[in-house]
Amino acid sequence: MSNVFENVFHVCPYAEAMNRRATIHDVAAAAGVSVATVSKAVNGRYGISTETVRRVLDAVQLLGYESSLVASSMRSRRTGVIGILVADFEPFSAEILKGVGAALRESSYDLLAYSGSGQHDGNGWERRSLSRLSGTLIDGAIMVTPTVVTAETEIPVVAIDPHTGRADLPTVESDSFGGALQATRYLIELGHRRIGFVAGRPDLRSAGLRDAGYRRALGEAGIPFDPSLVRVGLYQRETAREPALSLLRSPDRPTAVFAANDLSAIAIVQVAAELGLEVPGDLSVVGFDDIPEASQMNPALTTIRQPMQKLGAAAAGLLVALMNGETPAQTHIRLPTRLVPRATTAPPRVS
Amino acid sequence: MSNVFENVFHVCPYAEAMNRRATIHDVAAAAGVSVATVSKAVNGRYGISTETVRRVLDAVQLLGYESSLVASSMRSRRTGVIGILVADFEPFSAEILKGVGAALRESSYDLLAYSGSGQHDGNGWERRSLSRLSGTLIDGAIMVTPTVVTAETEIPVVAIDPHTGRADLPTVESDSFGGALQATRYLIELGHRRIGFVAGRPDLRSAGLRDAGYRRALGEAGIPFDPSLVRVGLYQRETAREPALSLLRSPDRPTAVFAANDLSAIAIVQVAAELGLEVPGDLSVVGFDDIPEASQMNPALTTIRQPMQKLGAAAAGLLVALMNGETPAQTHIRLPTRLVPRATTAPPRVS
DNA sequence: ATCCGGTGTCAAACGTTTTCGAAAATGTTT
DNA sequence: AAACATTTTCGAAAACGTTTGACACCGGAT
Repeated sequence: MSNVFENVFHVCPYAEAMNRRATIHDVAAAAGVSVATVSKAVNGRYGISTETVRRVLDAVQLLGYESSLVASSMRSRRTGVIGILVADFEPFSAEILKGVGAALRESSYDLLAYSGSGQHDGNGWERRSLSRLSGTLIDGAIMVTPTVVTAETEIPVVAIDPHTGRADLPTVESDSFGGALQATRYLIELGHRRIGFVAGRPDLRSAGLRDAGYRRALGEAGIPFDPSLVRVGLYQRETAREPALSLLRSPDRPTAVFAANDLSAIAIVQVAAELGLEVPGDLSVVGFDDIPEASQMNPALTTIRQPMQKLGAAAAGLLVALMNGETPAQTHIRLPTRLVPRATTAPPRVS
Repeated sequence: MSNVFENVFHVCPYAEAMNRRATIHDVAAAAGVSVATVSKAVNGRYGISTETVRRVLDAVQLLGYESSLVASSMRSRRTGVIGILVADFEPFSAEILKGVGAALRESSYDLLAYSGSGQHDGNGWERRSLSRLSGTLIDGAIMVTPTVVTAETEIPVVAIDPHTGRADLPTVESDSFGGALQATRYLIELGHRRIGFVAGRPDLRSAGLRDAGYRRALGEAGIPFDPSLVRVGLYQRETAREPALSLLRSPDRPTAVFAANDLSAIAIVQVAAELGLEVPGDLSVVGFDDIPEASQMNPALTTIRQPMQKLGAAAAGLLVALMNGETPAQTHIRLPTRLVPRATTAPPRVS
């Protein structure tokens, strides 16, 4: 009895005085009940009288109490937070983030994006991070890491555009094959016949698909595949320079080049300029990805746009379905790409 | 003795068989030591023989153990993670994220972006989120929420471009006054004399500063301030339409308009088109922010660019300094803006 | 007397880290 | 060689803040 009042008038102001976050114990003391009761009152569990609930909620209000996400996550394995693991906050992941965020806007899930501090020490940080967050803290994960390694977690995981890794993981990706097809067809429609290709990293799945799309388009048009028009650019701007140079200096150089990604395409445009070739007059270039730089550069790059926000939204939808225990018919979603014609493409110069 | 081997060969495969995350207890059992020893070995604490460390690390490797971020954060109040709270993953925050991420790349901090699921129920979700994460889980926070409310947390917090709220919080913002000055000066240099202004939300600090910048530029040029050229657009595209209409229909309409943000500017350009006015021929327009849409629209919008990535980087730097216990000389950082001339501005038509 | 909803408390988790002390190993002095 | 001091190595147990199932209490109805 006297204990209760002692708590109300004594302990509570004391706890408030010290600028420590109010814990559930402070609230309990202030309301003159046990911590268990506070927990139940706050979470609306059954078995607490409305009168007590009111007292507890008053104390919560007074002390500005918020349950610690960490502590509660620790005990009850549910947090209502879905995590998205990104290698880096570069443009690509930022776009996906927007898509995921928009898709989750209406849901009751909070979104937490996690990015390791850049120490991409070989492999495994994605596994490490996922492991450290899963089981606690997040109820589901979206991985935007190029290489999705094995992940024996108990939470649902969906991968976005994984370049390599577990094929059995639910996945959302853009249609690399179709995009390459579009790009190459477009060049053919413009009238090009000698079309070069700067390939990506051969170990990544997307690279193979883009290669295949390129060949398919040639086949459709009855243009024989000529290995001398293909170079490996490895997806990086620097690594693509040398192959681009070699390609454009070759005796019978192509009138157009399809690059497996925008970075390679940019390298080509630069190399062309250095060689005194005019783009698109002497050489047409098509990229893949539509990174922001593509539309900013001069001339603006014709490219294949990946629907990154839609990728994010689709992944979010898929993940939420999985988290609700549903088993979606489609666990591998492929989204169509779109050709964005800009200023680096034109019909070949009549010769 | 036999106990050790029993553990190694017995307990460990068992723990591995069940697809539960390996806990520190599993590792302890597998290595035949106590959990305390495992913790110390993993964290490189002093007082464990190298031989034991090796045994523990082997077990860790074998079981694929990763300490739970949540659990460790629970006990030792340090996590090595800094949190950035965003209202939404829209373009603005995404840019800032990139800046913060890049700045933190080299540091040892991991980055965690948290976004409540869109229930911006009046006020307070930023306080709630911050409170739920702080003290546990994150060691420092960057807030990208427009309204930064009081935050009695024990972790360092810095705000980015807060439109309103605590002035004593360490803050990084772009130079609204200077930007408005640049914009208006530019119009004056082009030869405009009747320059309209579509103001922002009067309750936000940035709006007041942009207004002040506009007036200062006029004053410098000896152009009298004319209240009939000012409308309040409230920063939103929809809310700016009506004021824009009223401004452009006024008897002696301005030859140029400076809008307090890009959304307002876009509204003006649209309204002008509807009224049959040619931009920039009949009307020059300058915006503020340089949102992505600004460069994509036709005609591309002349605007004041906020260095959003730099804002993020500066905030990260400031926060890290605070977290290291330093007391930086500058806790209020203002970054310069830059005029980006594009296609919506031209000298006034000679009349 | 027993049973019974309706309320509230106890205490055990959750997976770590850390303090403290015990035990063992080593060194030092008679 | 015994006794003692010192260091090294390790484990027991108490936190951290919350949730939850089992249980105790109590007034009233059987």
